[in-house]
Amino acid sequence: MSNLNTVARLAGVSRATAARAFSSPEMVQPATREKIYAAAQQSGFRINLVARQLRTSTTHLIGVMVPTLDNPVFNEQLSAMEQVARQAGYSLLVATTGYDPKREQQTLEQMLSRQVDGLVMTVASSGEQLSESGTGWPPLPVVLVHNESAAGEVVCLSIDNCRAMAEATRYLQQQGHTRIAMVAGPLQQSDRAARRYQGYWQAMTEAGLVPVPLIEMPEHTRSDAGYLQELLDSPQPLTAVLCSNDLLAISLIGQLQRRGIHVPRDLSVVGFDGIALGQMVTPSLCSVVQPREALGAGAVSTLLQLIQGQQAVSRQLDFEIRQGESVAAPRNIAHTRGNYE
Amino acid sequence: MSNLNTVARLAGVSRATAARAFSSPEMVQPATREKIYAAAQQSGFRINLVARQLRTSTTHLIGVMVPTLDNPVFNEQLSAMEQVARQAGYSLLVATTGYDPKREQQTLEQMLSRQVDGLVMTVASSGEQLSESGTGWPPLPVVLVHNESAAGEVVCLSIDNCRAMAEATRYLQQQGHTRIAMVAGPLQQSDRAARRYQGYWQAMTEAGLVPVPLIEMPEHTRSDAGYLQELLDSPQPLTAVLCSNDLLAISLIGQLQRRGIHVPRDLSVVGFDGIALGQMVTPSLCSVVQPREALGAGAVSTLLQLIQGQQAVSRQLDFEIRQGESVAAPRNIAHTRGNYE
DNA sequence: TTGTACGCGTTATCAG
DNA sequence: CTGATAACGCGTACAA
Repeated sequence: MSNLNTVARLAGVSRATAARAFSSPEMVQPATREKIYAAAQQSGFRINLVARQLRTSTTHLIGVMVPTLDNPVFNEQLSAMEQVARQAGYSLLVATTGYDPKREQQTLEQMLSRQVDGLVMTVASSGEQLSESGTGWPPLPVVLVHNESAAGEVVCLSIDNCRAMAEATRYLQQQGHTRIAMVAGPLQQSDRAARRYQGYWQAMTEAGLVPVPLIEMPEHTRSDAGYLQELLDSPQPLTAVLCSNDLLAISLIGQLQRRGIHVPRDLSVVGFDGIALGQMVTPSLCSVVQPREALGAGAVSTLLQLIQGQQAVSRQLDFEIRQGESVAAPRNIAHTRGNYE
Repeated sequence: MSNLNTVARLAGVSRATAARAFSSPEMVQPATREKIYAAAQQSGFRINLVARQLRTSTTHLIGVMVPTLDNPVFNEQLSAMEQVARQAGYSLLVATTGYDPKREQQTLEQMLSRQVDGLVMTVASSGEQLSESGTGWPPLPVVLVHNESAAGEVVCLSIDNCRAMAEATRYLQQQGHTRIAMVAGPLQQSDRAARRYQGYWQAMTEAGLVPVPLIEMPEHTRSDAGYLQELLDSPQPLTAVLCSNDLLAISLIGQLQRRGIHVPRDLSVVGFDGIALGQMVTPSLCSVVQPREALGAGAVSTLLQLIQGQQAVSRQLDFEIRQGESVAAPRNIAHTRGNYE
């Protein structure tokens, strides 16, 4: 492999000069600089960033930790992060943790060993103490996305999940719904889902309605309408369902339709996240839209600020209830039930 | 920062012994080893992989280059790659290129500078010569995914796009369709779309039918039904459309439904890729299913083989036509048109 | 089994 | 503006 030594010899200069031609081109005379570039080209030289990293103790590497890549919400976020990072000259080291705290810890360890300049992560529960013990001083810049509160002084970027779901619940109430349930993936795995349930619970209670216990699906990305059947068959059937993410909502709608339960006529469905696909499907998905790009882009910009030694504080971004064809006013149950009997 | 020196001093051994305790634990006595680990823990030591990389000239880093992260097909593939890589002790460096050859070249350059151990990439057109000039010997292991042929001896992993689309076309023909069109994103950007059109063209011609010129959408991930209107309004309207990816298909279906064109009654739609969401939506998407996980996982395993110095050859994986509710037999046009007039 | 000494390729410092 | 030289932190012959 051709290195600076080779290039220097070939160009008839010292290693130091050759090095400068690449790291600080303005510090070397145009003439010699060109000679060096020519020598580099000829010998197929390419600067070795690993060596530079060792010397400068900076990698221009950002570690990204997400629970999964199977949910578009993380992909859309990742996509935004990659763009901002790339434009700032940083690369992304991407790892998934499967909502598993053990893997989160291992991945963290690994990325620290790789000397990343900063870390953007979404953890299952921000409660758990991710020990970055031995990170020295200053502490490694970290930004949590989606997680609302962190143990220490970690910067968080998220929406107010509790308020968001409460607002979605009230939206359904305004449409006339009173028997509303909420479904989620495995609950203990994601503190977001827990907060969203809390919001649902509050909005129901405050409206004098009865909150239903959370319906927990075995998977995060695909729902099983069977878990709902009982509540739909009851004499006072559900008229609306809130889902803790759009994938659950979309798959739920599909299954319901195939069971002969029409959305939104028989049941209104609301999603959460606002993934792009939600607007393409029919019925279009009513959803609590998170600013996914802003979350991703903002996380990286904030991290870059921290890396540059500036201060940064946790922020809550705005969400929006996006209306969609998956929600309608409830039918007069007494009347319509007659059709079935 | 605590380094091996610190640890060695704290444990009362030489730097070399401390180093061995981490890189080759079996070469150091259990007793001293434990002393070293204790000292490491106490001083918050964490091995510096950058230094190790410089020394061993191996990074355990795999560079991943995809056109975009906005299409689930690449995400599903990435997800599979990440799992295999992680289990083999490798990390993923992820970058998008936006179907832009310039960015592809830059990204390649960058990853080579970062000394990745191998590269998995999907390029816009495998025709273009990605010059990894100066890569030395042995050449850096590279696996192309989705691209079917490579300029040199590069290993490719893909399906037979031409045959796949031909088969999808014949499937529609078997359902009784004769007026079939194909839509795609910006064509010159993706050699896959071109091959798929070729397959469509062949299948139409061989069946004695008239292939329609490709309908090119301005975006890869969202279609505009307006481009189809003319063909739908003609006296001999289309009865079926093939899309070069599932996102185009799903968004097309949504737009058509909202224009009062029912899928599949008025128009059958077929997608390509077989993304997970296709089965969730209604109508469920009939699609040419690529083995996305197998492509991703296979690409990384193959790359790992190459990294270990073994041989590997290009492979074509099997695809499958997945039936779905988005396809039905065409109506008797003469009869139904009366309804509109 | 443990210690000594050198090199990986680059950048920073300090003279000239 | 350029050259010589010392780090950066770790792995690994080689010798003890």
